[in-house]
Parts: sequence; C-alpha cells; structure tokens
Amino acid sequence: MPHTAAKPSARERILATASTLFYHHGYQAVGIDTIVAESGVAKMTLYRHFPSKDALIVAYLERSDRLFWVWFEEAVAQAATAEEQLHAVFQALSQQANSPQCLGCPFQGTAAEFPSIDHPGHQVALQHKQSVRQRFAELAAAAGLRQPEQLANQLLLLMDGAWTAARIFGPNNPAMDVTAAAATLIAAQR
Amino acid sequence: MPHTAAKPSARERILATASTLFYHHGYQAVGIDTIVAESGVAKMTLYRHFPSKDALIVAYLERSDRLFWVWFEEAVAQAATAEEQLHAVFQALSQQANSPQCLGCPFQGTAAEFPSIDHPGHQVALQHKQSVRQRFAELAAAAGLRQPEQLANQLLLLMDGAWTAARIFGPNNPAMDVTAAAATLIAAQR
Amino acid sequence: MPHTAAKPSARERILATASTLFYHHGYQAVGIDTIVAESGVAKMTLYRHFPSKDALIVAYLERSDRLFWVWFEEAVAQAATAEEQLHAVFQALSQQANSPQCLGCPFQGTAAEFPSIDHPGHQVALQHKQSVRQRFAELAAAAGLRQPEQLANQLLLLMDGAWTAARIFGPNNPAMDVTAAAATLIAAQR
Amino acid sequence: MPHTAAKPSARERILATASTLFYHHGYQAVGIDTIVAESGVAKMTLYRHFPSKDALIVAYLERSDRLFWVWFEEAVAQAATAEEQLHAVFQALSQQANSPQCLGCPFQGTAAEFPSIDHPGHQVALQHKQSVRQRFAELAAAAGLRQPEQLANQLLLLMDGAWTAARIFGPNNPAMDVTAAAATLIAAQR
DNA sequence: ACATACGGGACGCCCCGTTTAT
DNA sequence: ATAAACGGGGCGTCCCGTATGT
Repeated sequence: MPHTAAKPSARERILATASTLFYHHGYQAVGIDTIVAESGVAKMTLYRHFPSKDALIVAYLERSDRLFWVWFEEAVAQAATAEEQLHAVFQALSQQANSPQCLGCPFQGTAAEFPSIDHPGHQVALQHKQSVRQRFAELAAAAGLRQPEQLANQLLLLMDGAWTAARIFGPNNPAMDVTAAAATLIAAQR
Repeated sequence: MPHTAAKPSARERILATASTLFYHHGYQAVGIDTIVAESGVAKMTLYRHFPSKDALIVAYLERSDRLFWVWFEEAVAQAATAEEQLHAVFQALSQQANSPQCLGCPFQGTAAEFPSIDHPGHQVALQHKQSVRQRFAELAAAAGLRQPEQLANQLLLLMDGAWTAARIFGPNNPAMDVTAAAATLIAAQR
Repeated sequence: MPHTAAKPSARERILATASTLFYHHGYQAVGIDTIVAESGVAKMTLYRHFPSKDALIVAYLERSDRLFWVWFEEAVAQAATAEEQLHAVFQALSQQANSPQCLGCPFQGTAAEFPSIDHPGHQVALQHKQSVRQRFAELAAAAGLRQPEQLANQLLLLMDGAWTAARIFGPNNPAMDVTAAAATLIAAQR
Repeated sequence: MPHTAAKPSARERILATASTLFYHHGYQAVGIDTIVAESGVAKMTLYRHFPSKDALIVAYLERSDRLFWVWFEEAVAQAATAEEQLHAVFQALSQQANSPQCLGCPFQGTAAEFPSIDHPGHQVALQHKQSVRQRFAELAAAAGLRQPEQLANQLLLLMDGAWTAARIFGPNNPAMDVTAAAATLIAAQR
C-alpha cells in the first residue's frame, strides 16, 4: 500500500507546525491555541494525538533528534576515513551555523527554558548531547586518535559553541572558524 | 558606629532576588508576584525601581555582565603574561562550569527565551558576547599570537560550549577538558 | 421531559450575581474577582460576555430597568381607572420602600458613584428617570387631571424621596406616608 | 487676638479641598494623594489632622451639615410665620436644586457609596436626615397644622426628591415644581 | 472533525491608604 | 516637608485542558 502522501496526516501537520513555532519562538511563547490555529485542526484533535503540551514538546525534540542524525550522517557519508569524517562534520556545522535560517540547537533552547534536569524536555536534550559525544568518541577511536574520549568532549564543546554563536550572533558569526579549531584539536591527538 | 549598610536597599533586594530566580528558572517561568513575594517588597516599590519586567531583566543582565567581568579579570589578574592569562581564564572556566551551582551562561538563556534579535535582552546578550570575543582578541594580540581574531572566535566557541555543557549536563561535564582544548588552540597560533 | 433550562447560562449567573453585589455594595466596592468567585465562572467567561466592568454595569442597569417596569406595570394592572392606577403605584411604592430588603433605587446609587453626567451609567439613570416621569404624565393625562406635566414632576420627586428614605433609614422610614402625599397631590389637580 | 484670616490653617485648606473633591467626584474616586496635591500640604500633615480617610469624610459631612443648616435657617429667617417659613424653605430649595453648581445632597451620595448602615458616614447621613425631619415637624407644629409628623415625613420626601433630581437631571429638573407640591401638602393639613 | 465555550489559575501593570525614613 | 516604602487590591489578558454541540 503506497502512502500517497497527498494528504499529510493531522498528527504530522500538528507536529510540523509546532516544530516551526517552537524553534522560532520557544516553548512558553507558543500557545496551544496558536498551534491549533496554524495547523488548521481542532483542539481536540491535537489532544487526541498528544495528551499534553509537554508530550508535544517531547515529540518535537525526538523529531529534531532524528533530523539531526540525518544531517550528521549525511555529512559523515561524504568522507572516506574516520578522521576525514570528523572534519566533514565540522565543515557541515560551519556552513549550517552560518546559514540565515539557523537559530542554533533546539536542545540548548530546551535546557534554557526548562532548567530543571528532571524535566522531560531537559532529559531528551541531555541524552541527545550524550549521543553526540559518544558518536564523536566512536569516530575518534576509529581514526586511531590518542585520547578519543577527551577529544570527543572538546569537539562537543566546539559544536555547542557554534550553535550558540548561531543563535546569538545570527549569520556571519564566530562559528566560521569552528572547522579550523576542530582540525587543530584533532591534529593534536594524532 | 559606622552604619555599614546593614539594611540593603529595596532596589538591591529586588535585583538580587530576581537574579537568582531568573538564573534558576528563566524569565517567563518567574512572575512578578513571585519576585515581589520573595524579596519582601511591595509591588509598587518594584515598579518604581523597574518600570517593567523587561527593564528588570535588562538590569539583571547588566548585573550579570558586571559580575562576569569581575570573575574574568580576577582570573586574568592571577597570571603574568598575556598568554598565561588566557590559560588562566580557561582554568577558571573549567572550574566554574563544573561547580555544582553553575547553570551556564545567563546570556545563552536570554537568547533562547527571546529568540528575536531585536529584543532588548537579546541585544544585551549579543553585546556581551562581542565584548568577550574582543577581550580574547586583545589578549591574543598582546601575547603576540599569529591570528588573534580567529583565535578569539575559537576561544569564544569553547567558552560557550563549556557554559552549555554546564547547563545541560550539570557537574562533571565535558567542560572539564576545555582548558586543554584552549591550550591546544593557543599553542597552534604561537 | 422538557429541558426547562435546568442549567442557567453562565451569562445569567454572572448578571444575577453582579446585580446582587452591585445593589448591596455599590460598583467600586465590588471587584471583578468577587463577581467571578461568587458566580462560579471563569474570569474569561465573564469577559467573553461583558467586555468590561462598565459594560457589566450597564447590563445590570438595563436589567434593573426591566425589573422596575415589571414591578410598575404589575401595580398599574391592579387598578381600573388611570387615577386609581396612580394611587396603586404609590401604594406599591410605600410597601416596597419599607420592605427590609429594599435598598432604594439602583439608579440613584449609579448617579452618586458616577457624578459625571457623561458616564454611561449616569446616562442610563437619567433616561430611566425621564421614562418614569413620562409614564406619570401619561397616566395623569389619561386621568383627565389638570396639569399632568407638573403633577408628573411632583410624583417623581415623591418617588425618589421614598427611594432615598429607604436607602438611608432602612425599614420603617418616612416613605410610609408617600401614598397619602401622592393622593393629596393628585387630588389637587382634579 | 484677631485671627487675621490671611493664612487659612492647614486643616481648613485640607477640608475645603477635600469637600470640593468629594462633592464633585465621590469618595472612592478621590484619593488621598489628590487631596494632598490640591491642598498643597504634606501627606503627614493631613494624617496629623485627620487620622484616616474615613475621619476626613466624617469631617466633610459635619461641615456639610453645618452649611446646610446655615442655608436652611437663612431661608427660614426671611419669613414671619411658621407656615410661611416652610414655604420659604421650599422656595430656597427649588432655587438651589436648579442652580448649575448643585449636585444634590452630599448625604445621599454618602449613603449610596456606603450602603451599610453601620458605616460612620452613613450614620452621619442618617442623623442629618432625622434632624431635617424633626425641624420640619417643629415648624409644622408651630404653624398649628394638623398632622405635623406626617407632614414632616412628606416634606422630607419632597426635599430628597428634589436633591435627587438635581443630581441626576442637572439644571432645569423636576425640582422646579417642588414649591407648589410643598404648598399643596401643607395646605392639606391646614 | 470543527467550533465554541468553560473552569481554574497565573500574570502584568497599576492604584490606594497608610507608615516610615530622611 | 520630601520621598520612599509597604501590604493589599483591582482590571483585563492569557493559557492549558476539558466538555459541549453539530
């Protein structure tokens, strides 16, 4: 049964609308009513698919996580060796963080609006960052670098610094030098 | 008997209370009534000193900026040469970002809750980050390093990455390796 | 089973509650929050039905006007000739003004709390009194009395004096003699 | 020691200012700050002379009572016999109630804004009205009329009706016929 | 599934009567 | 006497989640 894709399901419409709004304005600034109005569904429909606003936020974050890894592995796939793959990720990051539509990392915003580490949104953000760190460590180990765990930490710092720069500075921000910084840190572990 | 300011002024009490609350819970999660109740002043008193919540937020950010520079220059003052001063800053950062009470950088949270670059809070955050970047460039130039502007960008990325790690991970986070990363980037420009 | 409006609508509950509170305590002494709490509705519900407190006051006054005329015409209906109808009104007035739950005329209180003749509440009060005066004139003319306009003025003075007595004195007030006074004034125009 | 009257005492200035404001705008609509500003005294001075706003209201009402009786007895003094004195009072009333600056009876407004009969202001109003009723009864008895108590009640109703008309209608109101009405009621008791 | 309403609660900004400090 | 402070209250708005009616 081919999904004819002509009519996106209500759930997807809601999630897409909420994603855009959350990413651009934050969570508390976007009300349920706005999401309902912009996605053109009834409020009860939203609450049948997402039992609460927090659940919708978590769904948005999981979607963001999936999209992040698509982007990440796409960059990785363009290089052959593990070390080159690390460089490729930071080249992609430099481009992404300086593109006009980039507003930084959704998980940073989540941790900012929900500082309590117990909040479900914060938990998703934490797990996401841990996964990124681990993926960096995997690539560093595969590249035969000396201290893969320490390097993974340092690369994570660079990446989050780049996302922050994108958020605060807008385009043409300090993240333009993140590729060189990553290269320096990687080279130091060779 | 010197009356050594035994009773802090109402303005300072309000600002101190608001600072703690804003830093721990964000802006939209903290209501004026809560600030009024916790600081033990009347609502009218608050509104005489700060004409709006936004003005109070800006005052909090300016205070945060002052405290940041006190912290920064204290670290700088403990080293002799400019290059050592850069190292000192990142040693202090590593400590600070891994201390239990650290919740990251207030300006990052500000930019997250007020994504529009026109918002007064976002503007204060932007100027703060630009000042940090410039101070890094000054120190790098004074140290006779080769590309002070690029290095300043890279160090700013590291610093913001460390603040982000503190916010998301809590204590014992990847920022523990920020000192080594900074040292590597600095050494690469020698 | 006829569903005979078993559940009074929110609008009516609000208006009934507000009417009682306004009549007993005045306008400025009764807050929106009190009305909301006593009528058991949400504040937004109140503001959906009445866009402002002034609008609610006007609705209360219009309701009072309707109830006044129901009371007035009920008294009129108990007599046959126009002159007897005038007497009947003042008999009802004497009773009403001396009943324990009577607190006088709502429109007098309105004009007292909103002295400016331009205020919407004052305007409603003025129109109400003009209507009463006109109705007296109609009845006087129908009774074939000599100076119906002057008599209408005088009867209006008596009626408002009775309402004032009820308000200030409570039960057993000078309004007990209003019926005789009206009879004397009517007889003088025969 | 002749009081040179050049410098009215602070107390009198406050009371005069408050009287004008209370009479024109009511009690709850006039704030202490306004009275302080308009009378040009310090707030502490006001509170040294009047321990509370209610006390100031009572002082205003007592002053109004004194002025009322000056006005009343001035009218009485212009007639010889008791019956003519009653007529004179209502002639003065008709004039007063139709003068442009007349806003009705302060005691009616008091009873309207403070419906509870226990309120100190309401009490002053009640005693005032009782005194007027009694003075009418005295004059009626002195004139040898038949039912002085009933007549006093009726004349009080007329007077309060006239004050109400002045308040609600402004100038050119039904109180223009109050003299004739009083004359009719008096004649009926001759 | 849409649209509308509802209940409960919080919030922002403002004003008031009164007291205290300077 | 100037000025600030204080506790309490008020109005109008918003939001979340639920319950209607069609």
